[in-house]
Amino acid sequence: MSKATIYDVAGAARVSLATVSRAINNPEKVKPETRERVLRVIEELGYKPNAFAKGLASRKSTTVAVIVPDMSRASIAEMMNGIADIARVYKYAILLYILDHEETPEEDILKEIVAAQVDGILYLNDEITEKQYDFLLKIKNEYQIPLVLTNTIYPGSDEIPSVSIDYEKAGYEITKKLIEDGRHNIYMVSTVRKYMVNDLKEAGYLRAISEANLTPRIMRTSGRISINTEHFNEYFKDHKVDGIVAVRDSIAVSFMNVARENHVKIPEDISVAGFQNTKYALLARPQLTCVDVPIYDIGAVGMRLLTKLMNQEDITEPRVKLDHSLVLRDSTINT
Amino acid sequence: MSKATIYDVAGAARVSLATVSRAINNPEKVKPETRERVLRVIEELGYKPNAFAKGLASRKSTTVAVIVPDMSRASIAEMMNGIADIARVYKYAILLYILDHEETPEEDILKEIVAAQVDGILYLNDEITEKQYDFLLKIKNEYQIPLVLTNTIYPGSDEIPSVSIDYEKAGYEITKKLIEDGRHNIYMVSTVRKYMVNDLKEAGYLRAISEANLTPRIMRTSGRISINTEHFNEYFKDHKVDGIVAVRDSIAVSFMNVARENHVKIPEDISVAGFQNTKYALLARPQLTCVDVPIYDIGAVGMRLLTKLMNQEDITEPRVKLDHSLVLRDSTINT
DNA sequence: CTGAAAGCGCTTACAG
DNA sequence: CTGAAAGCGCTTACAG
Repeated sequence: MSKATIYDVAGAARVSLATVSRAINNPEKVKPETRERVLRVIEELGYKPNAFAKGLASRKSTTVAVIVPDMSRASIAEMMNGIADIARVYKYAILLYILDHEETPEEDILKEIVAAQVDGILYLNDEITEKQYDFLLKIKNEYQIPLVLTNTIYPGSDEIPSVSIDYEKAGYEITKKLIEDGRHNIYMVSTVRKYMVNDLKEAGYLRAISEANLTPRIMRTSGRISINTEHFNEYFKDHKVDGIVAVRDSIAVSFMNVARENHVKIPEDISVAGFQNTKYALLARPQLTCVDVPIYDIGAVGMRLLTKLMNQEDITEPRVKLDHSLVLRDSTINT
Repeated sequence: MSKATIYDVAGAARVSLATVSRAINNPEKVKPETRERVLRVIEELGYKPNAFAKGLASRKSTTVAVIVPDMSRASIAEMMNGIADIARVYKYAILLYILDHEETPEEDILKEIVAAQVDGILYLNDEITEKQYDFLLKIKNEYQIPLVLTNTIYPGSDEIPSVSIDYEKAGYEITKKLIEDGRHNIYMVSTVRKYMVNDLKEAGYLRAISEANLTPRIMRTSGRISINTEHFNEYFKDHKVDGIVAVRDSIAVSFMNVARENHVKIPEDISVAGFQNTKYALLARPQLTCVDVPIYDIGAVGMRLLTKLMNQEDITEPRVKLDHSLVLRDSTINT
C-alpha cells in the first residue's frame, strides 16, 4: 500500500468521504458504530490524511514556524526541547528557520514563512532591530499570524507577547551578590554585539552599582574564546578588578581561565559570576556562580502561549516573566 | 493586501494562471516579455505561491524532515547549522522532529512524517535499534522517501546511505596517541546507553589496545556530570589508570575535574583525550586533546547527499566518511 | 508560447 | 447522522 487516500477509506468503510473526514475531525458528529468502522479501516489501511490537502482545504496548517539565530548556542538548543515538547502535546509540527546573519534578508525568510501558511510564529532571535520588529508587527497585523518572542524582550512595545525572565532584575541581583562579597571594582563583561537581553542585564548591573555608589565598568568583548582570551589578557593588565559579572557562562569561564594563568585566585581575589547555568558552569573549576535561567521552560511556556493565541484565547499578560534564581557556587565567596 | 493568489496575479498581468505558474517554475517556457510582466506583478503584489496548493498539485513539498534525539546535545545543534545552510541553498524547508525517548513511539512520528509528504528524511539519532532500522527501510522502500543517516552508521546494512567520520579509525588513532604517551593502563570511558558511534569508537580503542598487547578496560558511565563524577570517584579508587579516552569531551573534562580533586596531575600522571572538539575542550584546563569531528560538515554533506537522492541522482558511495583529525592539547604529553 | 480544463486530497456549509 | 458538491490554490498534460 503506497498512500491510501480518504476515498480508499470511504470505499472500504462504505461511507462517503465526508463521513470519514468527520470521523477524524469531529468524531462526536458521527454515529458511534459508523465511527468505529471508519476508524478501524483507517487503522487497517494505515491511512494518514495528506497534510497538504488538509492544509489547503482547512486553511490551517497545524504548523508553527520557529525562527532561531544560530542553533549551536546552548540556550537556543535547550529552548527547542521545551518548544518541541509542548508542540507535540498540541499536535503542532515545527518548521525550523535558522537565520544566516546578513546572507538571506530576514524579510525573505518571513515571506517564505507566510507562504508556508504557518498558524503561528515563535521568534527566538535575541537581537531585534527596530526594523525587524516593525516587520514582525506587519506580519502579525497584515497576515494575522500570531507571534511570540521567546527569551527576547522588545523594550518599546507590548504588541507582540514575549516570554523570558526578568533579566534586569537578575542582573541587579547577581551584581548585588558580588557587592555583598565585598567587591568594589566590579566589571560587567558583555558582548560587542548588541543583544536585547544583554542590555537588560547591563541595566540591572548599573542599578546595583549605582545604588552602592560604585563606579560602573562595562567591558564588551566577544563570545569567541580565542578573541576574548586575548582581550582579557590585555584589558586587565591595567585595570583593577575584583568582581566580574559575565553575560554568559562561557565568557565567565573563559575569564577564569585567563585569571588563573595570571596567578589570580578565584574567588579569593576576584568573584566571578555568569548567566544561564549551563554545563560550562558545572564543568568549570571553581564551579561557577550564576543566574539560573529556566531555558527549557521559557521555550515551553512560549509555545504554550502561542497555542493560546492561535486558538484566539485571551491573553492576560503580554509579557510573561518566569522566575529565575541565583546558584551560588565556588567562584564567589558566599559568606 | 492579505494574500494574493495566482488568480490575482494572472488578472493583473492579463495572462492565464497557467502562464503565471510557468513564469515561476519554468521561466524558459515563457516569452521573455510576458515573463517580465508577470514577475513584475508578482513583485508588486508580494505574491508567494501557497505552499499547500503547490504541494498538493505537484506532489512535491520541497520540505525535508530532520529527526533528532535531543536538541541540546552540542553535536546535534551544530549539525543543524550545516543542514540548514545547505537546505537553504536548495530551497528546502525543514520540518523538525525531536524524539522524546519512549514517550511517543517513533513509528507514530514516522507516520506523521509520511503524512507531511516530505521529500526526504535526515535521521540524526545516534542510536538505532534493528527494529528502528527496519522501520526506516520500510519507509524508504514502501513510500519511496529518500533517507540519509547523519553521524550514525548502521553496521549491518548499506541500504540507507550515511554520512559520518570513520569513528573506528578515530578511536584507534586517539588510543594509539595515548600509547605513544607511554601509557599502559588506558581506559575507554563510554556510555551505559548504547550508541552506534560509541560502539565504533570502542572498536577502534580495542584494536589499538590489542595491537599493543595491553589489557582493554572499558568503563561505562553516564553523560550526566552529577552521576559520572560519583562514578569516577568510586571506580578509580581501586583501579590503576594512566590514560583515559572518553567518548565525549564533556565526559573527559568531568574526569579531569575528579582527577584534580584527587590530586592527580594531568597530563603528568594521566593522559586524557575526548571526542568532538567542542567548546568544553577549549574551556577546560588543561585544554583537552581530542578527536576533531567536523560536525557542521557532516550535517551539510548529509543534506547535500539527500538533495541528490531526491533528484534521483546516482550515489556512488553509500557510506560517506569525512576526514577527522587529532587535536593535541595539554591534557596529553605530546612528545 | 499560451490557455482551458482536469485533478491533487482534503474540509465544510448545505440539504435531507 | 450522512451524502453530494463546491472549493481551497496550485500544476501539468493537452490543444492550439
